[in-house]
Amino acid sequence: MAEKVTIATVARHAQVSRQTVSNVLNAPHIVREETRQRVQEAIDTLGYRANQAARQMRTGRSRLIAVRIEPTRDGINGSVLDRFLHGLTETAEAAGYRTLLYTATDAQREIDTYDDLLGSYDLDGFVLTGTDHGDPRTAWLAARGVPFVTFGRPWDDLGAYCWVDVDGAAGTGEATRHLLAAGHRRIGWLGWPAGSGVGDDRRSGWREALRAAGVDPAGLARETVDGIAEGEVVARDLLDAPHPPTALVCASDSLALGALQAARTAGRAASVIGFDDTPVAAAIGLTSVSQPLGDAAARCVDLLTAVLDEPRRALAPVLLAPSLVLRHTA
Amino acid sequence: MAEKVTIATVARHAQVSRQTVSNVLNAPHIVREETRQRVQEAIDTLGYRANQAARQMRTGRSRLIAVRIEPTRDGINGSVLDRFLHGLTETAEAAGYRTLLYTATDAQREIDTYDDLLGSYDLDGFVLTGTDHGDPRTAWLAARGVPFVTFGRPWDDLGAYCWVDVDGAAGTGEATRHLLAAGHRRIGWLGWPAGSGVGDDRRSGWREALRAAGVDPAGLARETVDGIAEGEVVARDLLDAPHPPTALVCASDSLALGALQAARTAGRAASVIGFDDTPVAAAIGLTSVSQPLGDAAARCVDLLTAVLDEPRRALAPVLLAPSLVLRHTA
DNA sequence: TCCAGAAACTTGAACGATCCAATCCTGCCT
DNA sequence: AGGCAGGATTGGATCGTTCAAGTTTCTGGA
Repeated sequence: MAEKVTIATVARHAQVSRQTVSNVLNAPHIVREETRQRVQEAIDTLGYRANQAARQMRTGRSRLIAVRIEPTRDGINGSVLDRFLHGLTETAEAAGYRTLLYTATDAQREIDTYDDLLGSYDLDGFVLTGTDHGDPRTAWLAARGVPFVTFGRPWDDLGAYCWVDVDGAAGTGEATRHLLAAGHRRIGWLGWPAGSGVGDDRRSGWREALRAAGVDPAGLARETVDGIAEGEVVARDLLDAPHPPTALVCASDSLALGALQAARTAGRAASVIGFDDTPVAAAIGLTSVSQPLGDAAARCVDLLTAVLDEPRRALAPVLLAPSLVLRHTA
Repeated sequence: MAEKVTIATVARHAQVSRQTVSNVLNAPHIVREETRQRVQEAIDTLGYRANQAARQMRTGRSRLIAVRIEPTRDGINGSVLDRFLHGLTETAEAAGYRTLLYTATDAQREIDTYDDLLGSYDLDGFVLTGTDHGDPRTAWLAARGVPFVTFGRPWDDLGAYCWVDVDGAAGTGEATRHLLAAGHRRIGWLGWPAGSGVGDDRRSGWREALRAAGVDPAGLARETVDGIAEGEVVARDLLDAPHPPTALVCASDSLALGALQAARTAGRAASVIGFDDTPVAAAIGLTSVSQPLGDAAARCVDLLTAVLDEPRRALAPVLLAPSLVLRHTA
């Protein structure tokens, strides 16, 4: 069995001191090139890897970032997090960080988990997903000076902290304009109850696009909690109205599926556009607004590492544009 | 700002030595009850949390387990991993372990990652998903004596290591018997090319169920790589055969979706059953075989922690039964 | 009362890296 | 030749915990 390779082993092998090896790793510019190469060779030969625990104990930094993994609710939106997580892990690895998972059922438990992770694992930073109005988590983290980035805007004060988000309004706007260009005038909205940042944002894109085209959006919107069955109910209500819409823009693919179902059972042709470009949308040919999740994850890591390297600097938030994936429902 | 609370702070506060505090945490039975309570009080009062880095440096154990996160291929099967991951994180947390993510594009890179994770983070163990014949990863880990559990059988030698799996053959068998009970006789199989452990297992369940019912499975099976389009092509081929099947059991929901598509365009009614009970299946009403992923994850954690606590003991593998979720395609 | 033996608790050392301060070169100038 | 500045290198201390070994306290039987 190979005995443990420590910084001392490398130092002995390269005929230098431990400190020089450490400098090669952490401050290569202060070591003579010739020495640096000799040490690097020894590192490669011996397969040395810095022990993170020891490093962490001295420096207080763990090179670990944490993300919450949510239970798959109806399962459709789960894939969004899945793709985001993959991108995050990949980019973080490239930047020399590892990704730690945790779960939490509510904001308070999540805060308790922060406390635990910071206290016992010395986590470097957090990536939060799905922020909302008056989110207690960001307040807690900010008060303690813990580095974090959110995927989702701070809906109350855009300058409150560092964030990355996808421009939902731009996405629903593009979807609406696509339908207008196809000749539709009465374009309905299927969304979530007012009050959620994400939902209100997506809805505004639809409304403004209609207004810009001179169409009055009054009476064309319906709201419900997310879900296929829920979507079907309100879509049916909308399609049964006196002047029913000929097309629907939806806040999620789940709602869009419900809308398709409603149109089918009502025997009415209606164009439908969903949001998130989930696998379900791809499978059944649903036109949907696609979020650049890989990009978003990469930008989150970029921002977080920037904050970690230079805590003081204020960083500009990132707003990414989604794209419309055309399939055969619109 | 509160200064750091270490084991020494607690010791001073409770008027005992550091070691006694350590004992209260790691071996409470050797400490007098009265002392234990006094120390525990001090811990609670001060909000002390053991520093994992320091602990790890001394013990060589990190209380960290690693799982690979895969890119969502066609996106449909991604949700399977997603649900598994959630269950794993949750159960691991309860057992005092945290979950670390990593990515890898092929087996060799994955092994390099093991090396890195073990060397720099002192990982306690790994949970592998999706094993196959002659998997180099398990051989590498076993050779080094690294604790690991796989979600998926060792297809070459069932006693090779510790595993948890879902009985695919039982699932497809149940699906086939359900179709037989509904009056179908010619029940086809849509699966993956022979050679993959999972695929061959699922196929055998269909074949044996047919044989048991006195039906000759010859000519009723088609194989292709996973995907909706691929499934549609081979399903069409099967449905255009001289004596076409009236029902199809599929190795995945993707293939099942393809089969539904083929049946629709061919204008032929055919019952279809998929595998994995993905959100897509739920959305479109596809009857599918459901894997108990939460259970599987929990059993993985159970086995892994058992191995970690008592390295020598050989543990019995776990084979879980899937269930058939009936919807309207069969 | 005394002592053996167990139980309870304390002390010093070690894990592997980094930080700090002191020392050693090396080339250059007077 | 001597001295000096500057960077390269060195040894020792340190982070917070657990292990190993040592010391004190308690218990019970002769």
